[in-house]
Amino acid sequence: MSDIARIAGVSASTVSRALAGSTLVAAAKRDEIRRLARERGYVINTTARNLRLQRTQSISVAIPLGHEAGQSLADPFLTEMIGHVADRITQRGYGMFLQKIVPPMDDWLPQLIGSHRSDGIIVIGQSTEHAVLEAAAEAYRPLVVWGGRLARQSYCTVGTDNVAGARSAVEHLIQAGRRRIVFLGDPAVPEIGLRYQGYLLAHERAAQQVVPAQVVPAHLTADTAYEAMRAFIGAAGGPGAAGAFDAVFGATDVIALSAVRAITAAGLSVPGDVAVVGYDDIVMASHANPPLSTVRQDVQRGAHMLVDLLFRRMEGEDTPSATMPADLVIRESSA
Amino acid sequence: MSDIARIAGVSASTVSRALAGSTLVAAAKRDEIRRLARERGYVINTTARNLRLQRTQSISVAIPLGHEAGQSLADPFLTEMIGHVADRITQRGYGMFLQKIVPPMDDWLPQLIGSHRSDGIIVIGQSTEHAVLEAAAEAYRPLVVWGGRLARQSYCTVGTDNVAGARSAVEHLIQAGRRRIVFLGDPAVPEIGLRYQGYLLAHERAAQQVVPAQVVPAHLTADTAYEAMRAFIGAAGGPGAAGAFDAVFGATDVIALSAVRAITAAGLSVPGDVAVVGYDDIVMASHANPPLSTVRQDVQRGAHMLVDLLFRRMEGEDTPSATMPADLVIRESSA
DNA sequence: TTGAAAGCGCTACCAC
DNA sequence: GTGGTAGCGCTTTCAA
Repeated sequence: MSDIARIAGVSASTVSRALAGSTLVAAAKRDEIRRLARERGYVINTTARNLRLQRTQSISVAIPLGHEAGQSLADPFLTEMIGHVADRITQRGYGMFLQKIVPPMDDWLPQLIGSHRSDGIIVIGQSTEHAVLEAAAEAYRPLVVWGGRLARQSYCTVGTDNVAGARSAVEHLIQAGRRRIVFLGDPAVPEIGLRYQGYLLAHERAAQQVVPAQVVPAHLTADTAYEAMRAFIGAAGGPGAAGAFDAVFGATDVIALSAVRAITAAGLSVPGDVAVVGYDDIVMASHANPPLSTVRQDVQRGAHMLVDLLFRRMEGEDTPSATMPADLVIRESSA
Repeated sequence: MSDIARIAGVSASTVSRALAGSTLVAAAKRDEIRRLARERGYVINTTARNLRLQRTQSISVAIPLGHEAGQSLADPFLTEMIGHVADRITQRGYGMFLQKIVPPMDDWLPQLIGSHRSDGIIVIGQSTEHAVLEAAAEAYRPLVVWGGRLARQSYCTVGTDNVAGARSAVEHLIQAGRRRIVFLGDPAVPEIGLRYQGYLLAHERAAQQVVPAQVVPAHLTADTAYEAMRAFIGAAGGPGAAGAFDAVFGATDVIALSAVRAITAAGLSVPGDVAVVGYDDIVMASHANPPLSTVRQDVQRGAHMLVDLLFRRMEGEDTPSATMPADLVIRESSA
């Protein structure tokens, strides 16, 4: 900048003002300075500017993968979410700083906040980090989290109604005549835990008709879920066996689609022998074979809400959490 | 930091050294300062540090979407790529700054470089920006691009062998007895142009057997590709009509899957009436109905190469472009 | 082994 | 309208 100032024969202050489009500087001089800057390929140094202004024009997007060491950001649900969040942030004229968090790492959120890398933080998925979020939210306001809404939670979340969504999925299976419905997933993750509650509610309500609830723990990656399902089928025996089951509610679509693969690989048919329903409605769900019944989360709308709420918080507003409806989409895998 | 210094009764210099783990500071004092910093939740301000050190420990990932105003970062191929790139960058201890570029915007790359936001830049897809990349690459070394390898190109690319990949796909269709193979895509985008070359080569070689090459321009989004295919089917007429076709080579999987939808919506069958092959092998391709034949790009390997090459360039090395094989994967959509 | 001081590149205050 | 100057928070000489 001092170079430009020297060449233009003015002070750095004037260059700074001209480049910022200040009306304080004479119009002719302003245009001259701008022309010169463009010509010489001069660009304002963001780091210096950020330091001076104490803001960065960028948002951190953090993705904790604590529950699942092997899970990658390449997971279909996450990538859809990241894409839409990025779209919205860009649209607002901000940059996006993407951060994968791989616990055990107790300190990541205070670190991220304290580093002042960004003007606000979006966390996608609570993973195992509820306590960390809770601790940080008291002091740091511009924070919004995608995930389940837990009791007595002081941070702002955006998410679908996991309990109601899961419940409608399981009630649909029961109405379709299924009697032994397996829950495939890990209820320790908050969102999954809420979906498990919905699953249990549906079972309670239809206690006369169905066999008791049964959880098959499965992590969030395709491979581990496949393996969990495969092992369970081996233990349960085929149709007619004592442990036989006729439906699976997968805690996510990735899990459900893996279950479908494991079930068909075992020589059973979907939905003939086993009906399967997932959760998320990732793009792949409708393209799957058979098309997967699922509980739809409107990811794009969720992403927009995350960003919009964050901007309101950045302006000092204290926004409440938002819960979106979760709509059952019935396709062939449970028809 | 000056706070910590005051409390510890030392100078800021010493705190800085202690936090950096310098051996210059007495071990006992160092541990004391570190304890104090942790206790008070002190974190080094990244912006100030970056300004002082003239580096940012982060990589910009820019995604130009010039060819397609409506294309979103939520595109399946892009999100897979972003996810894997993010994984690798994180693994290297760097941050990732994600930037969606929506031309017309001639200045984005010089801007990004000049802003000094990051220590290196990965551009995913050349889009319409070949000239921009070419211009910047001469002066700015830490730049790597995912995309097609063009003649006399001075920037470093990573990508698959688009010509050979496309050619093998089309030859497969010809061997399967298809005679009127439509190319669905926009050859103006470099990678797609190379795939079109492969398509043409296959046609030349089998000139006796097939009808001349035919391009149906289609952009890269699912909706526009669907619409283009729908319109084309309307104009071409059904099987037996003069304009009838019996195969489609989609320039990407998203395009090919949209074509499948349009074809089946028109009452034709895949692969019975029309065989379809795509390019990319996105996760969805194998889950589609019918499973989509495609040319596989190893996205994870590509992402790792992008990042690894970039780091070598950041250290001053002048790396050559890398071309990976593109392997035909035959599934039911063309079987 | 420690501290004082300079300076990374910018913006905004204050004076003219 | 314009320029001088201070200072954002850090690291790293240089001197002690």
